[in-house]
Amino acid sequence: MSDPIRLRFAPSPTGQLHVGGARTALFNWAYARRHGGTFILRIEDTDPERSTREYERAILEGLAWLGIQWDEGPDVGGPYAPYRQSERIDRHRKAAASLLAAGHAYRCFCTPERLDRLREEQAQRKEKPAYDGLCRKIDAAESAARGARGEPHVVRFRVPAGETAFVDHVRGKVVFDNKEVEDWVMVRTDGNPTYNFVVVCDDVDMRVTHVFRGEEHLVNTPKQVLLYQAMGQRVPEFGHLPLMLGTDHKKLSKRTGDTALQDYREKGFPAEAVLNFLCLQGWALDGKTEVFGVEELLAKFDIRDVNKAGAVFDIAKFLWLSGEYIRRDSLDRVADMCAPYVVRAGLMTEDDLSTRRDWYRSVVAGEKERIRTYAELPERIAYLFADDTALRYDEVAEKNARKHADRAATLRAYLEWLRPRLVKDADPHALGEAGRAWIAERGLKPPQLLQPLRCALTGQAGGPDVYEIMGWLGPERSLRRIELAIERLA
RNA sequence: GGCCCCAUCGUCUAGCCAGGCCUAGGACACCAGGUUUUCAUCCUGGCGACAGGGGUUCAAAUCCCCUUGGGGUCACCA
Repeated sequence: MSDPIRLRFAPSPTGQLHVGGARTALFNWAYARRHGGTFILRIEDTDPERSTREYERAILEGLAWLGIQWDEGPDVGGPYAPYRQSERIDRHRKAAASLLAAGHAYRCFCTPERLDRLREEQAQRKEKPAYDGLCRKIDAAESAARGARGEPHVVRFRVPAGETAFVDHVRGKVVFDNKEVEDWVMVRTDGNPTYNFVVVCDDVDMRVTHVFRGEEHLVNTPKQVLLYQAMGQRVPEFGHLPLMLGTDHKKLSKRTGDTALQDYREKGFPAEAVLNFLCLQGWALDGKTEVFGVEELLAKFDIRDVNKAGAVFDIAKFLWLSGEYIRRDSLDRVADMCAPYVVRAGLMTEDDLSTRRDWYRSVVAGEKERIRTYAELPERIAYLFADDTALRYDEVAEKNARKHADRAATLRAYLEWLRPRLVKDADPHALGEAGRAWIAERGLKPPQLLQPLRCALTGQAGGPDVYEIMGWLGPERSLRRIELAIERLA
């Protein structure tokens, strides 16, 4: 009962790391850390057709990006290496042979054609499609002889009569009638073992004590429990995590949004925000605190507090949380994280970023509370880099400007006043003070100047302080944009 | 369809296991107001849920049953 606690995350490198998988990894890791256990990363690459090293690398990178560290894995090794299933095939073959010898498994010589026919008949009779156990009856000697002769066959697990029960830490006690579990294939015709078989072999060999995975695996569990029992091994503790759902309330799929962790990384969500949000899908720190980090998670996480019901992935809340992290983060960090997006958008080069570092920092400071992801910055500041003559006026911005009948006259008067005062490195604060006085002297309401002015300078309806914007643009371009606006808004 | 799982505001959830402290708390979204030159931030307020029906009990969101609804899964894929 006092075996050291060991958990694993076992992704299949057949695609990008799914956000649901990332959450599964996160909860496994958190439980291991919380309880002083070991967290293992194992790659389930038993499907050679679809598995690639590229995906494996992407998965490792994604987990590392989130801040999840594994104690044992394909890259770091460990006492139960190798950590790639394809490299453990000898061990799987041995386990299959001993199960066969012990009578817990049997060779099935049924052809695919017979199986297809069987399924068709069962479908017609509205029965559940399942293997009928024909080859169970073949006696051991004959089976061995036919096997030795090289007759094609699979190896099936001999499911005993009775029922299989296990305790699930999320759901409580779960019971399956063994009649519902068919004699499933352990080893394929080509000699390769199947998932349900290797997963148990490896979990046994790696001394895994807790298996937390997505709810879609719940129906596999009786097969696996039965296998543990046949192997004479201790059954681990299970916990089936609620599914992450799309807005259609079905298993999260590309149909209703991005499913890959990488998508969110590329979209400029801070890693800490992603981790935080993933925690919120099916778990809560205390029911009140929404924004929390890894330390709070590791201090409080318990599998028993995980929700049973599926969680609909709410991108609006995710964006809010992401913005929350950006607002709380330091200016330098946000500036650095946004930089690649600014470069990619063609706004600035790497060189620009270093030679005009102060200017760039100032611009980021102006937008920091408005962006929700790093990727949102370029579109917000693109006006600063636009050709003065080709500045696009946003519909709302132009409408706001045109609301004021005397807009052109006001801009013209302001322009004349501004011309001698807007010099290089003019202080935006002083300029703002003077601007307010100018507005007051003429008996104007602030928006009468500021809305046309903002439209002239940015073409946008909202944004940072206009005097600060003139500082970023510089005297020449600011004045030019106002001149152009006098014509365009006339 | 069989089997399995699930069910608190539109969404994420607290409360449920150890029934009374719940005229059900928080957050996102939405709406209204305040702050601001605008947008955003920030602040205040509003809207909004125990799926339905039976039990058990002095007392049920909390325990039991049924119904309904939703989901998962039924491969020589993982």
